[in-house]
Amino acid sequence: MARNVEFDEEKAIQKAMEVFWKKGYSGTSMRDLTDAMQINASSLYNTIGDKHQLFVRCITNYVHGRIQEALSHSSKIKSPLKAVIGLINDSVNTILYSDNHCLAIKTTFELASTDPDIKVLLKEDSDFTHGFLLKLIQQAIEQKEISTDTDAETLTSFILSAFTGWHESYIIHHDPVRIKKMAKFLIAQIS
Amino acid sequence: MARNVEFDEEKAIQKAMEVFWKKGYSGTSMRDLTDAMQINASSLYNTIGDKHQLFVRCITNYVHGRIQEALSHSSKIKSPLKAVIGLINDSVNTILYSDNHCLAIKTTFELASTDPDIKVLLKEDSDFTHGFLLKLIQQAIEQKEISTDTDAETLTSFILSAFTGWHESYIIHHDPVRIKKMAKFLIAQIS
DNA sequence: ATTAATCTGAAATGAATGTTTTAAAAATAG
DNA sequence: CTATTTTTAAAACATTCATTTCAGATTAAT
Repeated sequence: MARNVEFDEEKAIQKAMEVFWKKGYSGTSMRDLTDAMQINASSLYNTIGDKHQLFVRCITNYVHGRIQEALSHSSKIKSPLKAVIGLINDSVNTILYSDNHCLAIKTTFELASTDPDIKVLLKEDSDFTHGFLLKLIQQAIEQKEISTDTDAETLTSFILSAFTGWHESYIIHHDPVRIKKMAKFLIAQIS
Repeated sequence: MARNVEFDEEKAIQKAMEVFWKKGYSGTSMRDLTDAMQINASSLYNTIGDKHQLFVRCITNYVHGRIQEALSHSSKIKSPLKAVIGLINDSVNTILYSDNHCLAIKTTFELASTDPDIKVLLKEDSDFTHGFLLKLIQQAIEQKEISTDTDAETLTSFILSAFTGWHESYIIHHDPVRIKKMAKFLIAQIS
């Protein structure tokens, strides 16, 4: 009966995500967003909702994107240990060569303690990644590529939380060698 | 010639720090600050300066406080390895039992990439802690309490960056056991 | 082509933002 | 006490904030 939405919602969300990524949630204004998304405020409020709803959409997109990416990688796995090492190296590359640092981590420290909606999404992301890596490690242990006194769960948590620390380190020190050495050490620990 | 400042500047900075700690830099308004500090905006601007200058003062206080605390702990060191383990356990306790999560980490992810002044302070903090732990680890290696193929520098960076990851993990999962297991694993790696 | 729906753009909204001005209060030095 | 200087509190400041309103443009169905 009436006209359709003019703008591409997914593209607009993507643009909004980039802004939030750079400036954080509180640091981003609605003008920043509408400028980047190239839509009017009224259109934004009519379709997506307010600032918080938009942010939820952005984080949801981000999380789902990461899950998709992980699953697509997982098809070409030969050795579980190699897959784990590949995952560690991927993390190093992301830290060293991508423009902005992991949105999930950034958002965890900005909002997860005070924003329940966001926390649920971030936990979802964390749980998925955890489960994904856990399977690989369990397989690696079964195939005796990894020999450890420690349970697979703890090893998984340990590896994933190391990534976060590397992010912080690189933000402060900009020292690629430091990150690479830590990765090498971590890989040596589990191999 | 004239009257003196009425309020206790150090106490006011402390109060401001608590607010920034809870709400982040962008999430904190000047009214939040003057309310907590119990001083008028004009007094604040006359003595300390604007919001950013106040934040710099808060972070400076925080960093210096941590340095003082570390130095005071260091007097009662018997075995270097035990000191390292003590430091790891201290970090676990901070994560599990303190109200808000490390201000330095929070601020790193919010501002360090875009705010040069803050970055300098956070690097100062990071470098000090790094140097402090490094000495202990070097001593532990000399005294053959730690045997490792890895250089002391990398081991130091690795331990410190693990702490950051544990913070994130606890914010998302609230699982003390998980943190304790990771700490146990880390200690086992170096002992 | 007409109707009805809804999207769009621009302007308006009021509240909140960081900061400054004002005038009065207070305290020190002479 | 008086003069001088600084602090203070309250109000005012312009700007920006997130959000809403409204009229007109646009489109789909009848």
